[in-house]
Amino acid sequence: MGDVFKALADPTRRAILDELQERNGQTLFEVCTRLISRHGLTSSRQAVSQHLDVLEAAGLVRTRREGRYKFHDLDTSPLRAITDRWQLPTD
Amino acid sequence: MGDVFKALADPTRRAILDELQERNGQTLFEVCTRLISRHGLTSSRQAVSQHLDVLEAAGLVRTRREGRYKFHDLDTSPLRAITDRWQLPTD
DNA sequence: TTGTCATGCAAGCAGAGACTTGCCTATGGT
DNA sequence: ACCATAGGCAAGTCTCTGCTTGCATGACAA
Repeated sequence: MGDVFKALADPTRRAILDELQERNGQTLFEVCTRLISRHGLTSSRQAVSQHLDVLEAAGLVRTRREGRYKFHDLDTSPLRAITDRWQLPTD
Repeated sequence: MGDVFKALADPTRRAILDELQERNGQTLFEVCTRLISRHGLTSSRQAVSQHLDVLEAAGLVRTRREGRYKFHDLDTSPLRAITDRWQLPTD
């Protein structure tokens, strides 16, 4: 549960979540190229790979393997714990 | 905006938010003693003071001064940005 | 005014984390 | 079989950050 907060603490990881929300099921290379072209970030493949590992450990990203490709899917359900913890006014 | 995520990344700061939610408007010393007695945390006064500074910079805590006392109030409104960013299903 | 209580400031230290570098595995095409 | 592609692993570097330490400020009581 603390993993979710740590995962969200890094701006590059938040950009990855943004990117996966725009287009779900991307591979590592797709995330890399779109981070550069659409978000102006210059992150190496290894850096993005490590970020994706952190996001997966936090439950924010699910992965599925097909041949030599690994697709990444967004899962926002862990974010629910944040709002539930400090009871946002549910207007 | 990124400050909110960084502020939430630390478990002691999250415990402080829990504590302020239980009892709003505490002083620095009150937060210290209740962190120890009710959350099992051993944090020095200076450490808690720095945590409160981070939380205030993130907009999660508002302060008001009266004489030599400084009271701390919880403000959960910045959390709204987190849920809005990745569109939680608003069931 | 003197002493105490509540808080603030700033330098230093140690651990965590983000990133790089280099090499390795495995899949698919030709 | 060969090579290029997609991804994984691990050690090393460097910065950030949480914490401590020591001293300073400001308010109230006697």
